[in-house]
Amino acid sequence: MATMHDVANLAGVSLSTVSYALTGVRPVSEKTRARIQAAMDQLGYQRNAIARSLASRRTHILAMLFPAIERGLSGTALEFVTSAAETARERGYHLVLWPVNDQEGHETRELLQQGLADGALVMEVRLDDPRVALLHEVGTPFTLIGRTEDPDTLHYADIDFETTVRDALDHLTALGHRDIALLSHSRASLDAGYGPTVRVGAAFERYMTERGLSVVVRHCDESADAGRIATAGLAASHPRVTALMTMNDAATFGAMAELLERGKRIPDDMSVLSIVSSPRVGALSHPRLTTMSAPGTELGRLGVTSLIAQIEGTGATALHTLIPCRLDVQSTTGPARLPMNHTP
Amino acid sequence: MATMHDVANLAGVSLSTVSYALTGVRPVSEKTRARIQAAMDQLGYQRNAIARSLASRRTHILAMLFPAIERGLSGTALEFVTSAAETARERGYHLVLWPVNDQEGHETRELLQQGLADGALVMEVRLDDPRVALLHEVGTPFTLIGRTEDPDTLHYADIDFETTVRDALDHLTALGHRDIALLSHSRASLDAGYGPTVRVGAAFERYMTERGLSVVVRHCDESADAGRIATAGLAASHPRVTALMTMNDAATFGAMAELLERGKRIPDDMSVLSIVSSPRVGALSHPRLTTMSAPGTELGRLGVTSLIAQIEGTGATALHTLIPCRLDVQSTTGPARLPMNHTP
DNA sequence: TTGTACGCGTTATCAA
DNA sequence: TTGATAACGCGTACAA
Repeated sequence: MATMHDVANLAGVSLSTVSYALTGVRPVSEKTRARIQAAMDQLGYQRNAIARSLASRRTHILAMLFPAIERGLSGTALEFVTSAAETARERGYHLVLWPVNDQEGHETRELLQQGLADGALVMEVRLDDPRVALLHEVGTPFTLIGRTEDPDTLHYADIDFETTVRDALDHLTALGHRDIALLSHSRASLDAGYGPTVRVGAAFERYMTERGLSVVVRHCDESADAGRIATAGLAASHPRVTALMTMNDAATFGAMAELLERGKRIPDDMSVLSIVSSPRVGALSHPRLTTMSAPGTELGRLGVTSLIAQIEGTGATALHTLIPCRLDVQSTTGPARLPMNHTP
Repeated sequence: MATMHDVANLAGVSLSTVSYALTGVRPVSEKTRARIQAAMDQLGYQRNAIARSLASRRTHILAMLFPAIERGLSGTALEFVTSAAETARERGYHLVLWPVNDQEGHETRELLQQGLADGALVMEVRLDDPRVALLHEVGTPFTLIGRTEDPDTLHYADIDFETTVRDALDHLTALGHRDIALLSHSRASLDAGYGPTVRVGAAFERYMTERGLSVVVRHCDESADAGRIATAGLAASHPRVTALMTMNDAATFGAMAELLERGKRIPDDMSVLSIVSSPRVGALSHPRLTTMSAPGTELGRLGVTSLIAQIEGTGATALHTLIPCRLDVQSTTGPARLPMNHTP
């Protein structure tokens, strides 16, 4: 590949003039600029990204920290990654994937300290996420996709779980449901302080309690079988439940299968509302699932934009954005009828 | 951050000795090595990735080229990306996402010529993919995930569609099916020479013809609605069909919904076999879908491994690997019964 | 076994 | 408006 040196020679100017013509940091006369441009075209010149990074101390690389394996990245995560990568591209940045899962953060710290990335996008955030302290210590700008327990001093974009749960339950109660159960993520994720599990659980409890309704929660793993088992247990212990709020696609489908096999009609005997999901997933079920769709694309775009703003020192205001899931009413929610297990 | 210079000073040795201690390219006495190690520990030293790249002319960055938007990356793609990123990490490489979709390849070429990536992983490969020529021209090592029409001189890992289709149809014919229809990707993807669409179509036609069975193919977009419409059309035009081979998750679920609404029982009236899918997706349906799962994880691992081998000049043999999808028999395939629309 | 010095391709400072 | 030239931090011939 041609270097700036080659361009300078061919154009008959100094190396620094070529650089300035490119960066625009200092004025260059129209004539020499034209000569330089001609030389660059002739040589098919492209600036070397690595050399630029070394000299400018800015790599234009953003790292995405995602502890992948845990629950097997969901479809929403894919939307998010795609959106983040595209936004980065548009702004002249690159997104690298760091599927690191170290508890002590040794590997993460090493990666950060290599200086490859200008900033980090932190995924799968827990309430007491140790990566926050790590990133502060290393001095890497970062934006959380999710948030810790007390994130006021941090930059974050997250799902507004409180509003999402309220909207979900408003939808169900407006249909007359009063016995509503939450089918949540695994208990392990709750114990780990995984944001969505904790916040949805808390919001659910608050909402139901405020209205004098009983709080029924079942935790289950990300699998159809786990969903079936949890639903079977629910049918036994809480036969009056008429609506299920779920937040776990695989389990949701398992739950519906179990209901159907028990002769329950959806939504006549049981309404099912899947939050933190997507219409695309909802369209897979029959009858079509009423969902509340996670704003993956928006979060990706916002997170990257905020991170770049931090890195470049522009956009002074911190990112503190919460976006609720959007309700897409389809065919699995309907008026409350008879309680579960009730046979007239 | 501390530099090698700092380490050398603290350890009382020359800069190059530190470098050699780190790379191991030339022997360093045990004593000095220990002093250097102590200095590094004390300073929390990490080598600067960018400076290393500039000096060694190797970035340890792999670029993943994915024209994302087209059909909206599938669940399999996510598996693939995760696996590729993890494999790269294990080998000390980084995976950057380049969601570039330019027909003329201008942006792709510019990116490549910046010298950021040591090599490229090419996704969504078409039979006459122009990126192959581009990559050759630029001189960037690459591995295809997929393959062109005549890929013998290239490195690739792809799904073995021929075997997959044969296994799928063997499964169906063994159950007695003779009237089998293929529900494929969109016609646009076929016209664009998208590998999976073309190869599955060709294999299907060959297999069926060889056995004297009629070839029925329907193309439809990646949506449940498209699947329903295609299935409705099929019911009208080919009522004798008793088995559906699909390769498009959303459409598959749409097709099943349409069948159920028409009062068809699955698999009693119609078997459904979804190829290039996954058991995870299959578990979402009720009854559970018989699938043939795409080897996303394996392809990701193989692709990255091959690419690194090319870059590092090791592993002389070219990667020419085809992996068939694995059959997971569940509840949507069963013995052939009466033809569709037949009412005794 | 160790040290010196040059090169990697830019950016940015200092002069002119 | 332009030109030298010193960083940037490390890898590696060449010398000792």
